[in-house]
Amino acid sequence: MNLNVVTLPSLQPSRQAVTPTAKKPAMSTRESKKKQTRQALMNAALELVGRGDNFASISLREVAKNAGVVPTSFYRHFETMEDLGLSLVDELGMMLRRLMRSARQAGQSLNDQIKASVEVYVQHVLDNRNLFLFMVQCRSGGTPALRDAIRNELRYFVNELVIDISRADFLPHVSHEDLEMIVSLIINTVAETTLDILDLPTASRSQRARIETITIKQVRLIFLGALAWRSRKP
Amino acid sequence: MNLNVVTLPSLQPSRQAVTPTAKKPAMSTRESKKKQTRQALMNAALELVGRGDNFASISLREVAKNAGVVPTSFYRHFETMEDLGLSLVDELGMMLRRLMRSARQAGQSLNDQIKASVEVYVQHVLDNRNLFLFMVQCRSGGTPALRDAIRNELRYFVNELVIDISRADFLPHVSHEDLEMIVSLIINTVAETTLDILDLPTASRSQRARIETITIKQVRLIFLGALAWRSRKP
DNA sequence: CCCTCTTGTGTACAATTGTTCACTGAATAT
DNA sequence: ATATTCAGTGAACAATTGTACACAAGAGGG
Repeated sequence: MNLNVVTLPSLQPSRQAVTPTAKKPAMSTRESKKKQTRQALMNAALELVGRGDNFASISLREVAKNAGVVPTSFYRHFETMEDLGLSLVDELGMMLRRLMRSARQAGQSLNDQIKASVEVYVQHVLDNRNLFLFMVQCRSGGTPALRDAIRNELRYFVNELVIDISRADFLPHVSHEDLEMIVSLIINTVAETTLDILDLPTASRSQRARIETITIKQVRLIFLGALAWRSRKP
Repeated sequence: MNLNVVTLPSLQPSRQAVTPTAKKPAMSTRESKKKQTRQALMNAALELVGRGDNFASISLREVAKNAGVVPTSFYRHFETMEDLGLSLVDELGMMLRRLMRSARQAGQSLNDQIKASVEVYVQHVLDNRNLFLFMVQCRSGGTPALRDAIRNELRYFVNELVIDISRADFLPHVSHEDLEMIVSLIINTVAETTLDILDLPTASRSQRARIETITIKQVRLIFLGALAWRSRKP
């Protein structure tokens, strides 16, 4: 009754131990199988979130069923649902790092870079719908541990961007402290659009463009303010 | 077994119909009693939210028990938990209007007004902890109807502020459309702090001041950007 | 080859869930 | 004074929940 797509155990369930010593190096290896069902559980949870359920109200049993696994098996991988959530935050973190890498490659001028980065962000949100849904849900509605974990991931994002802007020397006149304040503002602004993007009627081009346009304007306006910041009152 | 504070039914439970025709104008009046338990249910839900539970995972029975009422009685007031949530959004809306009124009375210069408004907001969040917790939870983790209702309340906020700024002629050079973009940015920035305020270790003066300072800086920076906006490219 | 270790299964149980139904008693209307 | 309305009660229900336990079977090490 394995419903997960990645299932490998015995494609031919009848033959039990054909090729006994044949191939064991590449596949199976107990721990890789474990990783698979573990991932299946995480994916199942994400899918339920994508289906409209709040992560906080998802039951262990539902997750197990959706992963094609018996409820008690859940405990072999996670102590509790919150534990699974923390693993999802790890996955989220990796995704955010990929996003950061994509965003860095874009544009030369500041304006181009802003435009490209916002578009990359929106695209990433659409490509990882469930994970971002999980993020916005748990950021404000998760257990303290979950909220904290997500806050840390976003903090990493801020730190990286601070470094980038410092290196690029875009705002040489602002103190490090104020730069952090400004970057937080930018990140919050972009993050805030996440909800709007997720509520979009599945890929309405014009609506998506509208959100992008507004967000790009907002970030540009922030940079405008940053350029004027303290230039007259150092 | 009435646990709610506002209970009035028969303070002396023994006498049943003393003063039969005595006083009936001022108190009791069936429908006012109904409003009371209705409010008790809403307060119970808020208290559970304040206790750390996510609104999405709060059970009808728990709410009823916490309101000192039998579960079936819940249905006399709300069809479902989402229905109760929508009523909570109404309460939230009224509170936000009060907040708006408080914020309007503050300061003359733009800088003073920003400072005062942010401080008023933070104070309101601390004074209505549970209601704001409910708001941030449901804004991103509620059912579609709930999310929409809350989005509307925030939209009202944006519209009002747009009118205020238009009247005050602070930014005469920006189009109405761009003004909306800017005001959304401001509101989002302030709303974003809500989470940080709520996570504060219950009234840590210094931490609170830190958040206020940063937020004030951010809003001022936005206004700086707004003043420069399009002044060179109309 | 056998022994052990570990992932997944199946059964079981007490607790809690949303919802139904018939009821009670007091506030209201007549 | 009598009849009606209706907020709140209490028992009952089927379903779902988290968790415990003994067991099965295959992989991995000796």
